[in-house]
Amino acid sequence: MNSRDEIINAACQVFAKLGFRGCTTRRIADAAGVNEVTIFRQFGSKEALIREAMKMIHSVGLTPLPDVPSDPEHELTRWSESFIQHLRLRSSIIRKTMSEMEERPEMCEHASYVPRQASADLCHYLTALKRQGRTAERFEPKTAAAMLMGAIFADAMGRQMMPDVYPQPEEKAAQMYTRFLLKALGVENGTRRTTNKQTKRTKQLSA
Amino acid sequence: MNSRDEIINAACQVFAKLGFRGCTTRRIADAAGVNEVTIFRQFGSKEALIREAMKMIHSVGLTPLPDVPSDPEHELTRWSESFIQHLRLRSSIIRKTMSEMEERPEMCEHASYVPRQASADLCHYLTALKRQGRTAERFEPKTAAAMLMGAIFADAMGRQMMPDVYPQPEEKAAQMYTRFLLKALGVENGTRRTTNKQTKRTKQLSA
DNA sequence: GGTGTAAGCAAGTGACCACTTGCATTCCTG
DNA sequence: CAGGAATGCAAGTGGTCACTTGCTTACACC
Repeated sequence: MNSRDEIINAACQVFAKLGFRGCTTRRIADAAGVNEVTIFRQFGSKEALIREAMKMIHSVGLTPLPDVPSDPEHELTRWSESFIQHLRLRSSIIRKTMSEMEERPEMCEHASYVPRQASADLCHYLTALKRQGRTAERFEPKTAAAMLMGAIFADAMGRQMMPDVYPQPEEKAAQMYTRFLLKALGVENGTRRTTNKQTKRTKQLSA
Repeated sequence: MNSRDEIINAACQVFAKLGFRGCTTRRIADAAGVNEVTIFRQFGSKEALIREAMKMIHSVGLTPLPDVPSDPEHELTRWSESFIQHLRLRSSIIRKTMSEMEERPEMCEHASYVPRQASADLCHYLTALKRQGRTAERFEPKTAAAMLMGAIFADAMGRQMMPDVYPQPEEKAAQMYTRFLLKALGVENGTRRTTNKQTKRTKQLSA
């Protein structure tokens, strides 16, 4: 690992703890085990370093959702779990980035890429589910997606601060939110059954 | 309005824009139209001033939820709307406060009071709804509350950054989230049904 | 063995930070 | 009108900030 990567790595850690204003070049240099001048020789300025560090840390792929839903509960639960884990691992950085939204909007550009993509994927999946006729209730995919993602986001951001507000245990939370969503859509448990009856049945249940 | 209040007011504004580290005593003094020394004479230190400002801005009452649910859709929608409005009006400050969680946990103490209370109120209401036998689905109140509050929180914090992810129009969002919740609980639209059983039970509850 | 490149070290620059001091001004009250 | 409290103003203090400069060291490659 060369000094450049060490510095970027350290910058991410210090930024996550202290935010832009708190992450001084001295602190980054100390964390990286590097002389402060090296930072300026490598990146030119603190701004440029942080920009690079943010680009790095937010460039991740999500667990994909199948194009054609087959087992919604299983597929959505897995997706929710990977999404909540992504957010939890980065919760400090995300909080810092969001708080600097007004001052440094270009940083948010990077940070918002993953949730934007996640929302689009989820909407697409829910729309497909609807088209398959496997949802008993009428619903707007965007609202449904905002509910699930909102619950996951709030959990990832806030559980540390107020653990008593969120469902226990932490590890089951994503699954519980997912089940709740499916209940609202009127989707049955289990894998896909391709009968007409099913639609009828779930409608009766909710009536 | 005396200078003390002017300073606290200005501190809130500057903090909302720049966070703790960015809200310098010089900037606060300028915003308040006051000499910088006055701040130190009145509050002793920047820390003390910000503490006081945060105490002030987070001390608010929520729209109450009735002890005995009568018209869930109406009551919950009104509550959600007041909650989302509360968060939206303070979104900048909340983002800054959350980002300073690790460094200044005592600040979060104040900030978490309202959402804690909101969660408790909502859980209480949903439990009452369940006891009235007006929910067709089985559900855990805490999970349901976390879903609704999470959606509202994420909307209030994130819509500015990624408006395309949240349902439109903005003013109807709280209502849409609420309806979605009620669908998941299997609660009927409209006002309370007055079969014998239910009337008795609720009367007992409220007594 | 000479050369170029990346890194360290020490020192310094001007700007800003929280906070202090001393003194002048204003205004209210007894 | 006298006295005290609240405020303004100018200046200063020690600290930290991002960033620069000049010089030295270490290692890699021809």
